[in-house]
Amino acid sequence: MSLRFYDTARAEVRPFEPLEAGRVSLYYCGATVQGMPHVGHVRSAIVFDQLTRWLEANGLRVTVVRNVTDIDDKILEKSRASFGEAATTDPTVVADEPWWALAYRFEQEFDRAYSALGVRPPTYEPRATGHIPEMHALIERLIGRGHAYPAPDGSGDVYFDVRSWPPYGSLTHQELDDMQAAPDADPRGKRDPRDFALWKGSKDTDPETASWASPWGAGRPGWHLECSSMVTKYLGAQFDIHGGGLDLRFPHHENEMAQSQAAGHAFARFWMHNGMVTYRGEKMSKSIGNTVGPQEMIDAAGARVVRYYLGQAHYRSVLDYRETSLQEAAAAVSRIDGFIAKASARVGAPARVEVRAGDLPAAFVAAMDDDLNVPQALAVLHTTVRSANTALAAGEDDVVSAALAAVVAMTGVLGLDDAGAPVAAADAAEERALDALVAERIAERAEARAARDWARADAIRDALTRAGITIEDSSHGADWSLADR
RNA sequence: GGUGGGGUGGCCGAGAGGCGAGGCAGCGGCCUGCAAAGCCGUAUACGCGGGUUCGAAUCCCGUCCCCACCUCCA
Repeated sequence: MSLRFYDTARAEVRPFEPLEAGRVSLYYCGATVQGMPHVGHVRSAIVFDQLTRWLEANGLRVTVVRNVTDIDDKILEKSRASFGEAATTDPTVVADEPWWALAYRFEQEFDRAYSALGVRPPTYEPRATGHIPEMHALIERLIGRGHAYPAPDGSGDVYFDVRSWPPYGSLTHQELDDMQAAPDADPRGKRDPRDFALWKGSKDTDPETASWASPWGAGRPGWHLECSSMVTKYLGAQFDIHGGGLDLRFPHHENEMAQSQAAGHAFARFWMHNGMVTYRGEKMSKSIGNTVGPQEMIDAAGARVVRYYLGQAHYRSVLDYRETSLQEAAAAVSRIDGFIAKASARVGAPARVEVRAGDLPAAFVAAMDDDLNVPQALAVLHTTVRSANTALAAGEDDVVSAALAAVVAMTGVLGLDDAGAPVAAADAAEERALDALVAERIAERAEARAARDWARADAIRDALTRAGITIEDSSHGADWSLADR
């Protein structure tokens, strides 16, 4: 095994060796469930799903932990706004919704999007609110070591003391003094404006359900602390990979690393960050309002195409969405699927087995090993399809069988297998009924063609086309398939 | 101002000193009754200006532009 990954902390691609032979611990940041998911969120999950699949293909047992941040300022704000306000036309707003109901509702929306696009569930998905005692323990530890302090202004806040931790900034290679002076929104009682909240004292406006007792007074957790606490709880003081979106590098991951290491934990050995999804060159984000939702894309192109599209670029590069993006992805997918369908019809569908790197084309393996070079791996996939199509035409069934197995295995690594079937999945009974009806028409058309009655043959084909059925003639007769959506 | 990453043919997108990845679109051909699908062929591509080298998209110097982060963000 010669896996190599880019490590943000070291700013280089370097060999990956798991801490414990045969096992990998991976933590990546999930969503703050304060609104509907957009495709940027989903891309991140797809990237780490591909990483997980590739590690597994290498025979490693991967423990994946992805957090749900179910308490934060915006969740509370949105909940508060849902009470007593005039009815809104925003369909994603529910009237009089407590913060915990709102968070859970959006959590389910994220899950729906993930599973529709073939992101396998993590090993565990902890919620921030379920780990308050662990957070308290971590805060106490940090205070004890002189890296955190309760605000002297009686607010109940507890801050991390960045000046007390010299390596602060090392993840993103920044010097504290070179950073742009951040005009902090609420600098109450901070020693340094960059000190960040570990614990936020309750305010009058906070609902009682969002308040937990603590040694420093009632309050709720700061944003970064949950991840430190949950990583350590489930994966240990040191673990293999910490992932997330590029925009989380700072301040989120920097702060997470600082507070964990200041507490004496070695923490992540690799930091991996996925690139942003942009829309016409601009970062997709709620605040700009240029977001596209996963469901919107799925409705337009189908889950399989969306999975291909979001997963086709190198994970660290920017993925720019344009009007034609999905059409291009659809064309590529139908090329792959067209081969899978024809080859399966010829040599039989391959059994769905666990994918192992050893069974894949060497060039594909080399590409994936090299910092998950998916575009290069896709080139291998397409090349395999092309030569297999030639073999298909030449009737070289053994070549076709081997290529089909390889293609299906490669699509499995990329996660296409769990995002919609390559052939329109119909209920078996419906499929049989339809096949019987279409076969009859195909037979009639064959008769017409034999009699060189092209008008009648074409009329039959046109009628089927209108019904959404595509006819393809080949040396062994006509095949039919349901046309793409 | 600091940090990280970019500028590749009509579009998307790899590569990182020497056979022009791959996909989409286009063009020509093969196959086909016609289609569809498929196959084959097809490109003065590497932001700009210098330099190193037998040879540079890849290395060096200079220069222009873009994006992300430094505030909540996958």
